[in-house]
Amino acid sequence: MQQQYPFKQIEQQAQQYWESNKTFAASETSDKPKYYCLSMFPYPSGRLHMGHVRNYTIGDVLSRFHQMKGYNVMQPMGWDAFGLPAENAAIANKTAPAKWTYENIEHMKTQLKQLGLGVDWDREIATCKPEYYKWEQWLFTELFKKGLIYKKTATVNWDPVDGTVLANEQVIDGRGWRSGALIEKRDIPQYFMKITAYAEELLNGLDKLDGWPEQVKTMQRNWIGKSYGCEVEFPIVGQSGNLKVYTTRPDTLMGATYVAVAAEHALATLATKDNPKLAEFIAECKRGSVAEADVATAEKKGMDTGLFVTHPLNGEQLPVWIANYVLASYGEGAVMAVPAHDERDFEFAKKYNLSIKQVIEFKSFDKKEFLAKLITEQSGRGDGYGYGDGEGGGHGDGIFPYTVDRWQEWYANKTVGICVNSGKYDGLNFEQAFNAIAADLEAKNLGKKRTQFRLRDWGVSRQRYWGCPIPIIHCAKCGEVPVPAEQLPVRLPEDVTMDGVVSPIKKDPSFYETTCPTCGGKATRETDTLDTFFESSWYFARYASFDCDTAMVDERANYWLPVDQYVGGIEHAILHLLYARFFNKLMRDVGLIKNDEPFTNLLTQGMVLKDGSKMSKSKGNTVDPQALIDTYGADTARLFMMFAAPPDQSLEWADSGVEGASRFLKRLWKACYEHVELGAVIAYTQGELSAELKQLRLQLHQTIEKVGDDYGRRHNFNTAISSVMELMNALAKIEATDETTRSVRQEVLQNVALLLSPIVPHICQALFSELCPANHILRAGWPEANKDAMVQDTVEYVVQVNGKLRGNLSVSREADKTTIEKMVLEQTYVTKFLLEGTSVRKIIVVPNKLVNVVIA
RNA sequence: GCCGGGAUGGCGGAAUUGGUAGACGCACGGGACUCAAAAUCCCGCGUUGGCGACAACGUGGGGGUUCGAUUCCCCCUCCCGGCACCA
Repeated sequence: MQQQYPFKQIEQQAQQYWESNKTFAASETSDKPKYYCLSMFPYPSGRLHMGHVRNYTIGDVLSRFHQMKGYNVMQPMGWDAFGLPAENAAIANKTAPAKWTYENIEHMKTQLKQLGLGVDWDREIATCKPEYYKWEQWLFTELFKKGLIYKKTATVNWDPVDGTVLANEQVIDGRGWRSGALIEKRDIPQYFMKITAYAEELLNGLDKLDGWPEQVKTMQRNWIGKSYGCEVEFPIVGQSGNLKVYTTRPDTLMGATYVAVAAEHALATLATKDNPKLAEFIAECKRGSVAEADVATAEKKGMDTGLFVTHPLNGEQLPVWIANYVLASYGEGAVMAVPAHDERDFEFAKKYNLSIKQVIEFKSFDKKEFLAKLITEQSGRGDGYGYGDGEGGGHGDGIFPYTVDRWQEWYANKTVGICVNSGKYDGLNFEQAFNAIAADLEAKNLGKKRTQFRLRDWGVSRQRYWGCPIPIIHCAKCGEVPVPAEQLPVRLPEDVTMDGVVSPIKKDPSFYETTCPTCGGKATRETDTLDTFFESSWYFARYASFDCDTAMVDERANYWLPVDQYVGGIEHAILHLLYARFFNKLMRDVGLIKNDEPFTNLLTQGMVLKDGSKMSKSKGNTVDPQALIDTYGADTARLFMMFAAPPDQSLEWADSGVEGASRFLKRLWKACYEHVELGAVIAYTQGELSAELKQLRLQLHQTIEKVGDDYGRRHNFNTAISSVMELMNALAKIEATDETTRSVRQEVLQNVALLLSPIVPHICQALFSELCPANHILRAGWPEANKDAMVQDTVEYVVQVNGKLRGNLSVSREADKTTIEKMVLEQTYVTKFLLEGTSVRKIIVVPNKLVNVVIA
């Protein structure tokens, strides 16, 4: 055994061993339970960044841990290879996006292999390859035929100087990033996927995802945004037809003082007819980016159309305004404005001097009524109709947040909104007013209750080159014809020159000129490509059937799916994870797979930050992990990454600290070296031990238990590592080299090698082969804690006086509460607080932990 | 703006179900070894007062519940992620 820790050599050796033995090749024929561990595949941006190192190490730790626990593990890897950055790089470097992408994949693959991941590389996929995208083109045509994909116009960012569509990312402060021109909104025809048809199932499915973080499920619930409300129609004065709005607060209808429509609304278009000023205002609204964040933070602006509508219940005439804060894409693109009870309406009304009418008053609870309500309604989730929160008339939360025994606390802080100035509805609470007003609207045929989703259909058309071609042929005679399966894939030409403005396939007749599959006449291909989320929405299934050339997936998908553990960045909490869930259901419904949900357990890794913001290529603040691997080795890089923070927290990158990880591995190596040099010894099994060695064994087996729990349940790798460090620190204090001590040391060291091997697999494999030459770490399995070694005779109690720590007390394991209380009252650090005029009020004993003496 | 999350020593973090705040590591200070340096090893390390025993204060800010709050509740500040064409 070498005296120094030769990380380069042992890492190379281990990686070669795994490759030539196909250690991580996944098989469907095992009789062990399967464990499919998937990390979000990387975009091949050029070089590995710290976020990748973190992501793939987490996945690898979980994979290797489960392999040791006796699972049949599959951990695949691939490339999310289509996307905008390739086009930008191609323009900048005067190359083709395909060439750039393939070169990046090669380089990053080398880097990933250097990390020592237990990946089955035979299953590698790249989404830009025709063998991959052929199948999503096939699925597209199937869904198109089923009506789940359809065409409609949608708004995009239009750069009038370059004459091109821009991504939101390419719009900076309302201007095109290249041209600097003011961006306009433009409506163009695009393909949409009917994700709203699955809204209810996508929402309900969340309740069954016990292995997902609550945080992510909440975000998805809010994104899907099921709301209970009313549609309300306002007859337009002097014209036929009604203005329809959607509201979740029909109880405030009597407080509506104006209505507001989005600039894109039909009524807005109508009003501009003889009003050039209004037309100009609408044109102004149509400038700027389409991103919702920009719309929502823009200064509120509006203009009176001069039109009026009639209030459906009180007959008042309300002015119709065009307002830039009304979203065209939600509800009806029009709102009834209740300035007294909506902050946005309030701000707008103040600015334009519109009237404000209060119709809700907050009153304290009637306790009796509340308790009666509690009894009838205490079970079940909120239905959206509930109590106001007492602060400005938010939507009722309706969810009783506590168990019944804590009701007083909740009750003390709550008020309930009651209708006032509302005629016949005065005195009604939210739910009563909601029902009464909805009933009256329905009787007048001017509205009804309606549930509404915030979720919109998914626009998948992109006017860009480097993506999967949309498999549609436009025929003057036959209309939109999906490309027949036998003509797939529609190949994207890879040898192209980018001009930075127009997609190469949009000006390439050899691509778009074709014949209609139906009538045989002249026709043109669709030249838009698919959103890259399309590829990443089903890749998890393709890994199972990576080499299948007869179908999108085969039976192997039903063996591996669902993914047991998915690991990836929190930034994907909504879009990618929702689309992947949607695709899983689509694939289920065309009969390809059986499972309802794609990912059983989800670990959302926090961002790797540098200087306070996300490390990303676009921000140019990445730290290259290659230098880290070259200087210290992959094990040090992995150890440091796992040690620096728990995986779900964001990690602020700091160069210092790597040194500490490296030092620890060197110490570990040295400890094993010094032990092995003294000759072979069998790990301790039985015999009398000194108190010191007994204590060490106790700590060893507690550590085995803790590390297993940290890996398997808590996913807190940082505390797993620190507990092993503590164990190694304890071991270092014992210097004796007698046979018994050496046998315990052997037991500690070989277990440490096993415990750390998911995190630092190379060094552990090397150390284990020195410590146990007859065995191999890959056959050893996960160690089990020895219960006998963990029996303790005494328990250390913490003693507090009035909640403040005053001393420690060692108590026999059998001592009962009375004995402990008596002992505590004999301690000087307790008695000294028993002054004249004070007495012991009570003593709280928390078993095996703490005693608190309350003196007053 | 809306949705979700976060804030603990000089720094990264620990405290798992309301029960010892600061584990483990980094940085720093002191010492040993060395001709010297590096490496390594040992000791110290929240703040204030005290020679010390010890005491008071202390988990972004303000209030509350509790014998006891980093943890639960209410309000506020700042930071991070997402907001549908970045992936």
